[in-house]
Amino acid sequence: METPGFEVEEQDVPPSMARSSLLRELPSTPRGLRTRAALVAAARRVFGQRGYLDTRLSDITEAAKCSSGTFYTYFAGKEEIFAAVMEVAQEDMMHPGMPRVADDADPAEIIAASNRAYFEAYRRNADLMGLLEQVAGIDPEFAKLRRNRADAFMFRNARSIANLQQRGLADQEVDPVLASRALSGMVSRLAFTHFVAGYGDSEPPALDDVIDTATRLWLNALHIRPAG
Amino acid sequence: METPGFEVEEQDVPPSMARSSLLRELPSTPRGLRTRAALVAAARRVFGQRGYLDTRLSDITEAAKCSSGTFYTYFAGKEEIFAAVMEVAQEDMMHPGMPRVADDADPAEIIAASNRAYFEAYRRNADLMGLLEQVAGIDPEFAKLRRNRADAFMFRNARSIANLQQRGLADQEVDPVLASRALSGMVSRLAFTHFVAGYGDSEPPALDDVIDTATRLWLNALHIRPAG
Amino acid sequence: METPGFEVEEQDVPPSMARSSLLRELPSTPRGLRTRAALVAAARRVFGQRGYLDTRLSDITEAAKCSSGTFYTYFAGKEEIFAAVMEVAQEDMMHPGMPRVADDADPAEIIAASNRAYFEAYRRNADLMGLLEQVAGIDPEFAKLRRNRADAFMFRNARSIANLQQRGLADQEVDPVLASRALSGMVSRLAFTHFVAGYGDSEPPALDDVIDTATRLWLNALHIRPAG
Amino acid sequence: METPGFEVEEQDVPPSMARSSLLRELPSTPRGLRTRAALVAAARRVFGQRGYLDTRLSDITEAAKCSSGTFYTYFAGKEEIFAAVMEVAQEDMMHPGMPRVADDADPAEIIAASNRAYFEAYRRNADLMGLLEQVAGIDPEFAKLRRNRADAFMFRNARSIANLQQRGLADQEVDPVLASRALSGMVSRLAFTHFVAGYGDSEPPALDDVIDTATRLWLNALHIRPAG
DNA sequence: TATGAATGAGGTTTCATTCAT
DNA sequence: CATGAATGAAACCTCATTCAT
Repeated sequence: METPGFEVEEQDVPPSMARSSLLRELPSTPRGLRTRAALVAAARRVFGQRGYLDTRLSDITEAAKCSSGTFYTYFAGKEEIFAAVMEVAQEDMMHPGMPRVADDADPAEIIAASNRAYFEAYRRNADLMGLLEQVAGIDPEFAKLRRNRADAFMFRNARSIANLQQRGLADQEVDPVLASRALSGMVSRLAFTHFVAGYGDSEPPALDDVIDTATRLWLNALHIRPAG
Repeated sequence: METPGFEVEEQDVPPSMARSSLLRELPSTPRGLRTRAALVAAARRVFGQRGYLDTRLSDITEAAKCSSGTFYTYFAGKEEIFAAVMEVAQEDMMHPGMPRVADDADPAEIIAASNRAYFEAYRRNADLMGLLEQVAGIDPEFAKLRRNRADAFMFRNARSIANLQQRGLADQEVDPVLASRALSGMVSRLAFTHFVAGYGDSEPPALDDVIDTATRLWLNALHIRPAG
Repeated sequence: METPGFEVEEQDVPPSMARSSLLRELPSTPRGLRTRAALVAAARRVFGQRGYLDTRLSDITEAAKCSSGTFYTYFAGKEEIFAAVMEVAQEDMMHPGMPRVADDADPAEIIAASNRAYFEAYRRNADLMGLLEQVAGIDPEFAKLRRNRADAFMFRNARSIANLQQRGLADQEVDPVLASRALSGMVSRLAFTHFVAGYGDSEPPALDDVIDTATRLWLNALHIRPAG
Repeated sequence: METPGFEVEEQDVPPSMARSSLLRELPSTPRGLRTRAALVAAARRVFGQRGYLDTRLSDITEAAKCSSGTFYTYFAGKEEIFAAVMEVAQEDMMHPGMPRVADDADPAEIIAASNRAYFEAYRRNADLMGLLEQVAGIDPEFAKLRRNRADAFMFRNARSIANLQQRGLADQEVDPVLASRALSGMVSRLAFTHFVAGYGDSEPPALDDVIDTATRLWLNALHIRPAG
């Protein structure tokens, strides 16, 4: 007997989502390549220290030890170098290099591993995630980038949920995309709070507890039963 | 037999969380009161249209039909009037006027009503919530405001969860605060996506579906069983 | 045998030199009198604390506990209230209440007493003298006031010198006005340094030493021989 | 037989006293040097015409035919360019290029020459001395500059006086520093009156008479006898 | 007389961007 | 490809002064 369940359409996600109008060809000469790299590295540092708004282009060129004119050889402005900075986090956040779990492994294990991988990737790129959060509130271009990124995570999970539903391993009453939106957002928000926003005056919980709780709630929410 | 469960400490939340250093005494004369109110109303309008950063004080004073000098009679700057603008949303978001549900009502009903009330309040103040999200990324003062607001919602839910745990009506394995952080964040993120960020090119789901999914997942996640 | 010597013309000095265009009639009612007095007192305090330029009229009205509007009932602006403040020092500086020395007393004694009286008066009004120095550099009106004040002192001394010359008790080779300009300026500058400008990192001399040195040099300079 | 007399400690006077925190490195490129020089020249002109307070930076940049932004490439503000303007007068006032008088010349001649040189230097820089007087009343930084300048003159004279005392050529009863303070202040005040403040409605004396009187009184005051 | 809210002109300062070298 | 001096628009904020109450 067939389990109808929901279907999740594949989303066309460009290979690199940051590669928007804001990203141009790399320079051709080695010298140019070096200078550009120095600028991007400097920018990442400075953005991290001063935040997006408070960073002046002169801060970046100073940190990169080059002149202000040189900056414009490679970037049209702050937006563009910020996009370049974000790009380095892109690959990592999109393909967090999950420890290969057997495809037929216990679904609960897969979800646990996936969540853990997400948190690890978030941790590695916490500074940039914080910046993205900041800039997304300011510049629609980067709001789109954030959404694309979130959707990539969300749709992957949605497909996974739909798959479990079809195999009768998850609550079939919920729309997999909606459910994934909710649960992926839950995880993403937890990571943001943990690594970026902080807990204010409250006692910060242990990261493992956060991850375990997230995973447990995720499994419960979808009626996914750990194997055994 | 006693059900130990977790305990959630009461949090001291100031009566109005926006009343920070950024809020001063109201003017004493009726005329002053009127002028100040006109400025706040104008500011809300302008902030909504142009966003926080792109709003110049002159935009506000023009909209309020007063001189630039008058502005400074009531506010020290953009931050301060923004705090005043946010304050009007404060009360509503904190006490969303839930339809009184009997205390001994079905827990599932309570949670459903609470989530619905949250979404409704969010909708009513969507413009300000969007602004707050923007400004919290820029100004730590407002990051704190956002956190306080989120925590108020989160701790209320944590108490509710702990209560259910103690009554044996909810999964006793999860820390109620952590669980509440996760689930409250989930709901808050859904509302933000729905009312502020939007769904990009994806088809926006119906609000009711979002709320129902959120509630269903919430209940599942905590093993709360609808009565009957 | 007649001693020709120099003659010093009497100068027309208005009774109160501060009573320029900047001074108006006093208010007629007791209440007005009180308010005005409070403003002047407050102004003296505030000018002393913040200096002329950094004093805002609102500082004065606040200190006087009256409204900004009231200020303009009594004064046309900062200049005018400053003139009113200076006036209180005027009388004292012009007629320093010298300990009556017999007219036929030892000229050296007279000069010593006069110098001492000058320093004493300067000390009593040091704050205002400092302010006058400041404002005279800014506002020609008060430069004139300062010059009038200095001239009054200078001409009195010039007459005294001329008198001694005529009596053969002082060097007849110098023009009494020029000599008085030089010596009066010397004394005035010493007082300014001692009471207002200070000595920087140098060790401040004892006031008595300053006065004694001034007097000794004055006497020597004019070949005035102490009696006996 | 030894004549003890007073001793005057050498003062450590920095080579250029205006080179305070307000003076930065000169620009390195010729173009920068030219622009900076144009600004300083323009500033001297404008300060002289309008006074310190009434000079707007835009007055200076207009006079220098450069943009407002350029100004800030070289100076942090009005204070800083004023310090640069004052510096040009510094050298001249400190080392007024006295006509070399033989060291063993008649002390009276030396003093006469020294005073004359002082007046000449004052005349050459009268505009800046007037400005300094004005600004010293406003800005403690420049009050210090004025004091340093005065002290340099004063201490040089004090050493000279002490030297004469030791050689038995001057009144040994007075403290040389105090005496120098008095007499140097006398001369400085006379120069200020003559070249900057003016004599009001009084008839201005001839400069030579002022200088001669000053010198005569100086010599008398210290019992220095002209040779011959 | 007293009040204090409203006014608005105007100088300062920043910093992204250009372009001659 | 690199430099860095020059540009100038744009927004903030102060505070003396007025005037309706």
